[in-house]
Formats: sequence, structure tokens, C-alpha cells
Amino acid sequence: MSGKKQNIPRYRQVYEILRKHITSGVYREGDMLPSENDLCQTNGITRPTVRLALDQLVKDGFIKKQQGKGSIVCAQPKGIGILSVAGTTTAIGKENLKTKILEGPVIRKWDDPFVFPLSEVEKESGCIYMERVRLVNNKPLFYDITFLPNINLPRFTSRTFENRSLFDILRKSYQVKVTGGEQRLKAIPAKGKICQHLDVKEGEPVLHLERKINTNRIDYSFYSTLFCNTTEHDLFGIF
Amino acid sequence: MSGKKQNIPRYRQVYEILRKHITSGVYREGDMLPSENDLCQTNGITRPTVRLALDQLVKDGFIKKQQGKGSIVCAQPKGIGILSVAGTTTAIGKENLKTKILEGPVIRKWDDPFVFPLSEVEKESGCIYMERVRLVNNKPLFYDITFLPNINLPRFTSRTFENRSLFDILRKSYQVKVTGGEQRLKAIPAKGKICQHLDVKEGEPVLHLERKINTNRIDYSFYSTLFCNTTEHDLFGIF
DNA sequence: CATTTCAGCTTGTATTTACAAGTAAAATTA
DNA sequence: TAATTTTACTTGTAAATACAAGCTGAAATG
Repeated sequence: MSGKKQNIPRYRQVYEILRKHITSGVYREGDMLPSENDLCQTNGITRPTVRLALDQLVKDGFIKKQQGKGSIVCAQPKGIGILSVAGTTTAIGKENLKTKILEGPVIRKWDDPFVFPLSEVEKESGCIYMERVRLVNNKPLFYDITFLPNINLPRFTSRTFENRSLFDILRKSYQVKVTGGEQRLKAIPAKGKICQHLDVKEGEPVLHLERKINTNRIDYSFYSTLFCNTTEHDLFGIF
Repeated sequence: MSGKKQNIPRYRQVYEILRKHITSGVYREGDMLPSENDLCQTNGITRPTVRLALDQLVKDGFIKKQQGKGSIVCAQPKGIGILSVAGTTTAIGKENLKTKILEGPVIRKWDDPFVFPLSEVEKESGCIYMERVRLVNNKPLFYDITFLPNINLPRFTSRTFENRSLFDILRKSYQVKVTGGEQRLKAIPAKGKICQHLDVKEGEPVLHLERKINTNRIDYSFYSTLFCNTTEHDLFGIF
């Protein structure tokens, strides 16, 4: 036997297949996807199941649907897809992205007060703290401070994060999948560490995001404070 | 008879009812919604239909679901929900929001080049141009420039927009519903008209959004350039 | 009494079936 | 030929049904 027999839903499997076909160029911008009935036959499933897969693709911006015609493949966004669900790494592609660790991961107390309300369990457990800088073409783009509740993440602080995706590590080593979250953002003048890490002048406008990121573990969320230099790249999102 | 007999899908009706119950406080943060089977009985529909309504509520951030337990009502965001689908008006509530028209709506040519690629039809038709300022508690928050393709919107330029929601007018008078869109954002230093309209100092950081907004009319999108003073309010979004 | 088992609830996934509504091209009609 | 109608496709909405999987509390067990 090859791998462990997982129990991934059929609609999820079909979603992954179609997504791969789109990102790898089997279907290109403007192309029609096979009709829902075709996809039923091809994959041996029924229409409601196919539609679950397609709904997800619509939500992620890969296709748009038109009644009476079909599913049309969309252009892939060129910006930085930080606003949609997916880590930074998948959003810009691994080629030009480097991750530098500035601090941590270390276990420490939460900031008090913290930007988002914390449960008692979270407060007691303390947090895993990490500071990173993401560079695109060797220029600093994100200055990212991550806070993870120190709950059931054995040996986390001794792992290597340099040039690795946090989301990937969480998913593959701890079965923690990101399902969504909330964010608030504003434009602020750069100062202090932000200037230093993003290589911008004092007072220069930078984007400031505060994100709460939810996972498949009920009541397990983690938090990220993010500063972004948007002079060269925009942030991109669909809604 | 009261109004015209419209043909709104059942799942959409149920969505509107539940949404109203949540926003008006019938259900409060942390409350459980009735179970899916209860909602079936109450509304005389079946589970797949109920689930369509609930899916939409999840997407909009009103509830979160947990297998084995139920649907839990979420806290309503306090920021400005500009990043999710819905106009600014519904996002902050009508109470404190005023809209001031600075210019238009007038029919004119598109900017060339335009931020988003335009189809030939859009280019030929010209655009309806409008500049507005949104004030919260009488302080300017958004400076909004709207571009609508001049296609099949009779008498649009002679309508009154002062203190009215553009999304509402489009939906009620032209049956144009917003279905989603894409946006790119960055932090920029304020200058010129932006300083003037948002009442901020030259060089002060403001948020700059470029949005393409899709509708239920196929191939009908409109565009919005938005500057936001985020010193007092953040922008809020879920993903 | 403490622990385990189980029954009854919840949401998640999936099938099958049916018809409505929108699109486009073929077939018919003037 | 040109305009109209039909037909055959597409996606959208909806019902009825079934079982899996997760949660909770009551009943049975040690």
C-alpha cells in the first residue's frame, strides 16, 4: 500500500483535481470547464457533489459560473493574495519568496491587553511568539508577528521555519488546517522596528493588518500582526 | 395586494429572515440558531434548502457551524465591513452615515489607461462618473470615485444619490445585484483632493482601494476607487 | 460512586429525482 | 433569405431520503 487511507470527501477531491488543472494550465483563462453532468460521469459522482466542488472554486476565484452556459475559468490574480484564505507562500509562489526569522519561536505570555479577545484557556496556556520578515526578490515586503496559543503543539519551538510555510507545517505536522478568519486593516506611518525591517523611511505609509485565523480545531485560532510595504506590490483579494 | 409578486428563491428568503433576526438582536452572540431540522419545519422547506441559507450566513460571518452541536451566532464586527460583499451603508448601519455628492453622476469617457482592463463594449459606451464622500459622525471617512459602464441604466444621471445607497438603487431600480468582486489595496500618502475631502494633512497615510465589483448581469461590472482615513476606524473583513 | 456504554440529538456528505430558467444553435416558417 | 420557433443543452432551485460523524447526557455497568 502506498499511503494511509484518508477519508477526504469526494467533493474535496474533485475540487483539488480541478484546481490543479486550472493552476497548471490544463484549462486556461476564458476556457469552459466540462459541464456539471460531464464532471458527474468523469468522477462517478452526482450533481450536488460536483456543485459543492465548483462552489469552492467560485469562492476561491478560480471560475465564474453562468446559468445556461457553464463554468468559465478566470484569470489568476497577479497581486499578493493575502486577503483570501491561503498562506503567503501559496499566494505569491515559492520562487521569489524568502522567509527570514527575526525572533523565536519562543513560549511567552500574551500581550496584555491583546488586540483580539482571548479565552481563559488561551490566556493560561501562554503563546508561541515569532517574528518573521518575508522578502520578495530580496526586498522586504512583510513584517509578520505571529502568536499561537501554546496548546497541543509538541516540539513546535524546536522546528525550523526558515523559508518554510507556517501553514504547511501546521497542516502536515499537526493536522491543523486554516479554515478562515477575520482581519482589520489600516494605513499607518512607519516607525521604529517597522522602518528597520521593511527598509522604509520614518513616516512612510505602510499597511497594518491584524488577523485572527481560525482552524479546523474548534476553539483553536491563532493571531498575526502584519506590516506590509505596498510601494511596489498591492495586496489582492476577492470578495 | 401589497407588492409585486417577486420570484426570490426560498433559501434567499430564509437567509434574509435569519440575518434580520441576528442583526436585530433576536439571536445574540453565542446563541444557538434553531437546528437545521427545526428551520425546515418552521419555514416549510427541506434541509438542502436550509443549508443554502446557512452557508450564506457563514460566508457573511454571521454564524459559525460545528458538527454535532449546531450553528452559533458570531459577534458582529465593529469595524467597517467594506471588504466583504455589501455596500458601505449596510456595513456601518444607516444611523451615523451620510453621503455627500461631490460630482456627478455625469456621463463621460473612461480614464485611459484605466486601472482594470475594459471590454470593447464598455469602452464604447462611456462611463457614468460620480464622486462622493461618506461621513461617519459628520467626519469624512471615505472618498469614493465610482465608474459605471453606461449600459442599460435609463435615467440614472437624473436620480438622487444624496444619502442613498448606490447598491440599493441598483438593486431596486435596475435589478442589478452585487455578487462579488476583486480589490487591490495599498497604503499611500494623502495629497491634493484626498487631503481636502478626507480632512487629513498632506503626507498622512490613507488606505487606497481599487475595486472591481461584479453583478448578476453577466459582463456587467462597475469600478470604484476608494480612499479611506483609517485613523479612527479600521476596515474589517472576513475570509 | 465512578466509569463506560449507548441512545438521541446535531451537522456533514451523498444519492436520486424533478422542474425552472437561461443560452445557443438548429429547424421551421413567412 | 430573414425572422421566428423549437430543441437541446447549460446551470439554478428544490424535494425526499439515507447514512456517517461528532456531541451530549442519561442509563447501564463495574
